[in-house]
Amino acid sequence: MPTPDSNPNIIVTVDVVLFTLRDKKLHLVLMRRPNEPFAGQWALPGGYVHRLEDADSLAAALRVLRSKTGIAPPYLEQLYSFADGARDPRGWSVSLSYFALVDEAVLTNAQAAAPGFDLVEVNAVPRLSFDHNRIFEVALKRLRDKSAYSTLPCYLLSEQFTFAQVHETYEHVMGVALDKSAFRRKLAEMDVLEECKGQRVGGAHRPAQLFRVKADLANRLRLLDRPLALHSLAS
Amino acid sequence: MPTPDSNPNIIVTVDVVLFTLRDKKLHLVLMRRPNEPFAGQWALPGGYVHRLEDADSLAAALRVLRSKTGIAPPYLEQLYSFADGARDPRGWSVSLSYFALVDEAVLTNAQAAAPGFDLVEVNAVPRLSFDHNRIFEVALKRLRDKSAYSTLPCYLLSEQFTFAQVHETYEHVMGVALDKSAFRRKLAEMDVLEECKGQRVGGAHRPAQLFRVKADLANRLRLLDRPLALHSLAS
DNA sequence: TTAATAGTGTCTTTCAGACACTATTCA
DNA sequence: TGAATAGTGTCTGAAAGACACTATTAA
Repeated sequence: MPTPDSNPNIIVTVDVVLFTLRDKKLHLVLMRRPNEPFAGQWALPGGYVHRLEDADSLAAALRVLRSKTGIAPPYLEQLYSFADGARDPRGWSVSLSYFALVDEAVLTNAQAAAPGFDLVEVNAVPRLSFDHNRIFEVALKRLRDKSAYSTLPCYLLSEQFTFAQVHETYEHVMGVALDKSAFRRKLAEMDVLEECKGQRVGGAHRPAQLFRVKADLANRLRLLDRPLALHSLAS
Repeated sequence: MPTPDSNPNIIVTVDVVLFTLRDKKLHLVLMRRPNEPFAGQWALPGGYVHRLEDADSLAAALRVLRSKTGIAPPYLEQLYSFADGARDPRGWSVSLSYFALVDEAVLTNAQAAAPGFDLVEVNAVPRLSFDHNRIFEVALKRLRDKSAYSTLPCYLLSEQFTFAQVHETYEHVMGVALDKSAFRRKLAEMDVLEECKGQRVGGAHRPAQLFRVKADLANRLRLLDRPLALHSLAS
């Protein structure tokens, strides 16, 4: 039941943790805040929900990402909502947080077209505005956990890729070494990839088969019954 | 960056899907809405976030549950946030949704002390206000999925219980038959239960050992590396 | 001694993990 | 033919699934 205290003036924002893989390291997009509070400090791309423009929070996240980075990520999932009276100095606030994945090439192009954001390695994240460090930590954990039982890391790959690249991507995202043979079996059984008949070299060795995500997959996310190996040590 | 459209007047509520197990069936708490919109219709227990009273959204969920049902559930987890311009006729709104579990005895006592809510079997949920049917569906899926790889269903048990009760609870929550022997092995390996030296009868048969959740577990939620069996058919 | 439920033992199948082996290219 | 990476075959051990078997009680 409404009370005088009820509700007006709660701040509602969306914030997005956008990951990519660059130089075999997981990175995320950060930018300097243009306005107070925390003007000039690092933050996740984010902004107010616009009641008139945004049909829902997913649309708000897409709009914010488009306006701040020019990117429309192939994967965007609601992460968690951080909502309390202390995270924003302006008052009680809600951050509807999302996490997203993109191919590095897309990100590099976007950055050339519209600078204004940076890529930071996940092990070198600076102090961020608000509670964005916490949001980032939750996103990283979710990405790693979910990668163990899904095809999530495929969203970090470009159109065509070799088996070795998929393998590497999983290893770098999860931070563990995965047996090549066992991983191949799993990947085959997931049945998300198809061969491209083109080959590829890489130097003085047997050329690798190129793959792509199956065209008939509306969505390349597949969940596994059992997680991938977690026993091996970090590579 | 703030715009004229920015933010004021977005409605922020918490809604809780509170589950329990009664008569071997999963139930949830519903109540009739006292006010417009949807006055008199079924809805999840929920209410506005109160900026001055609620430190954060978890506190808001606890307050709402306490005030509407008198219950302080042993398990309460953020489920998802439903946020769009269409779910509430009053305007753009956010539902910070939670799901919770309680022992049926607690619920029955609470209901005796403060009527005003009902228990409804999950297969007989009526049409609910707002998008509460969808919230309920997401909560049910989360409960079932998570039960397969955690000790979540233990929160539905009373202080002491037999192995058969734990087994039954898992089966009813997940909606599948679980092999007794395999389940016992898993449960032992999870290492969350300890024997109570009291026995218990049930009629003309060998009495069952009573168990309780280990006292030294701050929290009875344990996650498994691998999910429980999902092959058997519904019981 | 039988009915009923509690609880154990064990065989089979599946699959991850390890790792050796073959294949194909360029220099 | 050797170096390098691609890709396959197969053995082993751990754990799930199935299910039969023993245990203990009251009537």
